[in-house]
Amino acid sequence: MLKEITAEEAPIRDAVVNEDGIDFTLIELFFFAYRDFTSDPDQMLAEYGFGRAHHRVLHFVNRRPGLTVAELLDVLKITKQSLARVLKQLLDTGHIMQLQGPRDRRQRELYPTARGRDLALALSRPQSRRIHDALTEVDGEARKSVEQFLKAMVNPELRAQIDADPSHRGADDEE
Amino acid sequence: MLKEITAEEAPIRDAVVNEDGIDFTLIELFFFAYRDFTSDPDQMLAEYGFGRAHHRVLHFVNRRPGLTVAELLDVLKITKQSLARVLKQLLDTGHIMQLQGPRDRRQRELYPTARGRDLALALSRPQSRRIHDALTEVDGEARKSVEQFLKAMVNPELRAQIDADPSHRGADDEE
DNA sequence: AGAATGCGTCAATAGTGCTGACTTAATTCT
DNA sequence: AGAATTAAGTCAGCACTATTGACGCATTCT
Repeated sequence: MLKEITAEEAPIRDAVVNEDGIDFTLIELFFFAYRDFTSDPDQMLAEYGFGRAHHRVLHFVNRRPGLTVAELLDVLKITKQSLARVLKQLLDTGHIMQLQGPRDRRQRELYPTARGRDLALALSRPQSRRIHDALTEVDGEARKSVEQFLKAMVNPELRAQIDADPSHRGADDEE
Repeated sequence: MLKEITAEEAPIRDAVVNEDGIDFTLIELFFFAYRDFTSDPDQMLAEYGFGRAHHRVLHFVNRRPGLTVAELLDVLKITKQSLARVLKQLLDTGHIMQLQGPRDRRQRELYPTARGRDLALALSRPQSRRIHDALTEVDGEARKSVEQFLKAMVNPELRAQIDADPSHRGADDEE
């Protein structure tokens, strides 16, 4: 007979599998993939005394030069206080600079400096290489599928924000 | 006229684009996708006073019941001290239990309880649904491509570990 | 017996995120 | 013009995850 212990304290000895109706394989792979994806820039950032948050700010300031603090907060979905420390450090180290908004002088438009641009590119280079290498291991129209998939993983109300992005197409025929 | 300021303090007004040889589009999508991917379980976890680390521990204990503390540390790539608090809470709340290792009594084999199994499934459900929905939005053999891609994104030395987990496990000992 | 291993724990620190509240300056609304 | 609102900066305090280094205990290996 099977054990009759009904208490919740009994150990379960069988592994959960995808048959439970949940795609554990992809869930797990997504975790591993993202962890390793961020590991390269994380190591570089440590040399500057920076963290992953600095990378994200640097990334979006380079992607959308001139965005305001409020816009940046909206993209990152963090609070002003979380951004404050990180942004201040990037300003102090000359990676980012602020210009007063032309129409609304309360606003601060954020721009990368040459140093900030260089760092952003350096941080993204290993990530891009990892992606590129991974795609070449996959057959067929992998890049298109992966891009569609990742976009579909994002909350619908945020996709407009992504599409509004200045850069589109390319990277396929570029190298 | 364009500015002639050569110093690194000058603002760069043009956005980085994929033509710089870097696949910013996928880098960015990966960030957004992973953030939203983790947001559903994060909200649930907050109700228990848990964080994302609890989810990861719970996940792997459910995926590989009976794994030892050392094995768990190896999979998660964190330190013993980082695991300690999280694991203790999961033990205290009856989501996980420990059994003394049968061959080596120093070891602690980790097993989910029914409660722990339930929580793991509940946390993964929205993630799995998100993945499933995203895949149906993509045409063709998307799942295969995505799985291959994600696996290829993982550091090579860790891929063996991943492949070892599906269901061909646990048939070597035990009653 | 002595060395090494598996685990738990203590102390201190860093990075990222949160809430709430308050100030300043500039813009908008009435 | 005066009031209300908005953009940004800042202060204080807290939570979670992660780090390094060190020590103790039990068990296993040599």
